[in-house]
Amino acid sequence: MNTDDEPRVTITAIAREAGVSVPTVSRVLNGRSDVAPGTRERVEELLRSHGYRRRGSRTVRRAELVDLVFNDLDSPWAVEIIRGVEDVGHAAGVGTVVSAIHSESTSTRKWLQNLRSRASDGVIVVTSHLAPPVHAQLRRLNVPVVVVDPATGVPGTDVPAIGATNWAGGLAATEHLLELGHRRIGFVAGPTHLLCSRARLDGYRAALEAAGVPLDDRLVQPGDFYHASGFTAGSTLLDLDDPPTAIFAASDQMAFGVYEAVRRRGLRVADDVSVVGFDDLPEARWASPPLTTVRQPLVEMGRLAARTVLRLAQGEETESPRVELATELVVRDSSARPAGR
Amino acid sequence: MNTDDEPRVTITAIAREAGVSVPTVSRVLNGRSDVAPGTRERVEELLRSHGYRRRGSRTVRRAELVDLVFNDLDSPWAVEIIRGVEDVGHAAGVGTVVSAIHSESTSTRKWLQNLRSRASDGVIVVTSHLAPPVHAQLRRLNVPVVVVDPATGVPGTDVPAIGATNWAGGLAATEHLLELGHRRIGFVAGPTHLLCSRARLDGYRAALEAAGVPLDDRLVQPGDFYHASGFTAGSTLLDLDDPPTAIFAASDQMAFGVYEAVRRRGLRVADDVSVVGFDDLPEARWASPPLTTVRQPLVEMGRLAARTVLRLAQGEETESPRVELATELVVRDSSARPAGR
DNA sequence: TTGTATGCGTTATCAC
DNA sequence: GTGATAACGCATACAA
Repeated sequence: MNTDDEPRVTITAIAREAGVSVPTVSRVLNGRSDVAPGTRERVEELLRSHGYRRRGSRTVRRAELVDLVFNDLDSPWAVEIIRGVEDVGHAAGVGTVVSAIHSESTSTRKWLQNLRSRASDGVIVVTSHLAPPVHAQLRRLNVPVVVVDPATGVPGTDVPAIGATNWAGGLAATEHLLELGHRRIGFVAGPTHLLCSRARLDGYRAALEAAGVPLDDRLVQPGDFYHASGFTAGSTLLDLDDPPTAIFAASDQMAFGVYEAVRRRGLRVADDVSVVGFDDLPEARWASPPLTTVRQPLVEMGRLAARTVLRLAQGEETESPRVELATELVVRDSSARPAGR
Repeated sequence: MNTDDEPRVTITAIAREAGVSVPTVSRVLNGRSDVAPGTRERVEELLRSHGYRRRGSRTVRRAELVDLVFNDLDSPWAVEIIRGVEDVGHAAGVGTVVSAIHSESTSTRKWLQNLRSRASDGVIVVTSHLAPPVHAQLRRLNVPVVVVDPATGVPGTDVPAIGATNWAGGLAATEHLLELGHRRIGFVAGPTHLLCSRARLDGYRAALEAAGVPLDDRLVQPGDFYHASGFTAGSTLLDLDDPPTAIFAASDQMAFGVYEAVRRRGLRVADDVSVVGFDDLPEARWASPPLTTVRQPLVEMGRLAARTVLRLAQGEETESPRVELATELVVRDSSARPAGR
């Protein structure tokens, strides 16, 4: 008489167990209004514990909203990603909700609450490291998550991640400077806890080693991707007894900070010190001089992330594709042969 | 027996006339699910034609989403506004939906459709000139609209608008250059169809007139706010027989284009040609040299716009405040006394 | 009371 | 038929 191990978990069964009607369970599944918070929770819990899966390719409610979450909206970086996501979302008739959680738990809680009340169809997290409980929450709500530019190795489980070939980019930039004839090449690093920072640094090191150039720890200065740190690090490098003839900054913004450090010393970018950045933000092309940099396909990364969440929202089970889109060295006017050669 | 002119329009009456139950009308009013599209339209039409007003200060559904609409997301400009709106929205537990409609009617239609299906609580339009029928639609849907940086004089009716004191900013920048001793001052204009462009140009002219400096049409060059046009206009100005000793660009991005034009001629910004911009984007502080510019409180404009829509969404009838927030001249290193004085 | 909002079941319907 | 969704009304809760 025990029928606990029936193979099919149907909403009829859930409804009976929860003591509600079938349509009510259906409403919970589709995140619609007209369900009491308590009932909704009870049903969600049962759905989860019974491991309910949708039958066939039934009409999954058309996606209406995807969330795009940044830590901060303080960089031109962010707009590029937004453009990519908005572009795909717009075409699919889906709204893009942009948020900044500032790495605060209260802020995150507020966002999560809002996300829930408006029934978001998917979340794209940029660089941020959402706390595991937040991931768990989203899982419970059946909201798919995609990470752009993963901050850490494994966000927890099988979350799809979209990044760029940071190591290859660091390598290419450094090789470019080596080919120009530079031997003392400074490096301005990004935050060390970020995966992309470490990959860029390793690419820099790998290029130097391959060229047989000895590593000098003083040539590697810390930074945080923002302008000010580039200025500070650049100043430190230029004030060394044996200053570098070229500086590779792990972000365009830091490269512009280096520009300012160079200028303040009465030196000229390219003529006296070569500078290479990373990102290829729009202003790189319009800086004076135009910045040689490693192009990161930010818009394309946003597009791919959007396509991926929307696909997941449709119920298509993507097998967590950890994609890395190619970076590309863009040579402009800020890099030249070292002076006096 | 004729009771047509009963003073109170109640949803019971609407329900009877539409041939549906009272709860159904209530659902339409609150933008909830479980109403057939046809029914919803019929009821909306009746509500509108009978001029239905909510009784008392009944629980207006808490706002969940506001829309922020740009023409294009291709400028650092946009992030600043987004930051302001997101900040206020986030604090109020409201999501910010960012869209770019690219001035296309099909794109706008798609956005409007999505906006409707997810029941947006308010719209903030940036610079864009939404077509009158779109405004009419939003009115029908009872969605409040606020305009930031109004593109044109009157968006149609009594829509609240939040701008900046563009004329005063243009005046201040020009006066600053005059005080430094410049007499030939070039101007790189923005798109002439935009209100803010014309105000900045008029401010420039007013300052010159007040100082008794004759206007020279050749010193005013057209632009479109983007880098490239600044470069072109700057080049034209510097190639004049009697080139200006200072150039005031109506946007920071164009000012950077001017930087490049100056550099390409082997000249130096500030030492040879003073340059002043408009906006005070984050990169203005970090340009080489740091740019003297007119600060526009973009984040604050976004914040105010968000507060205003949310207030309107709550039913508080703001009497269309056409606010202009103050601009402020920020003197940095790109402006100096003319050479040889 | 009267007006309005919410939660949930009933009935019809649709896809397989 | 069976699983699931869509549209609407009933009963109720609650505010003025």
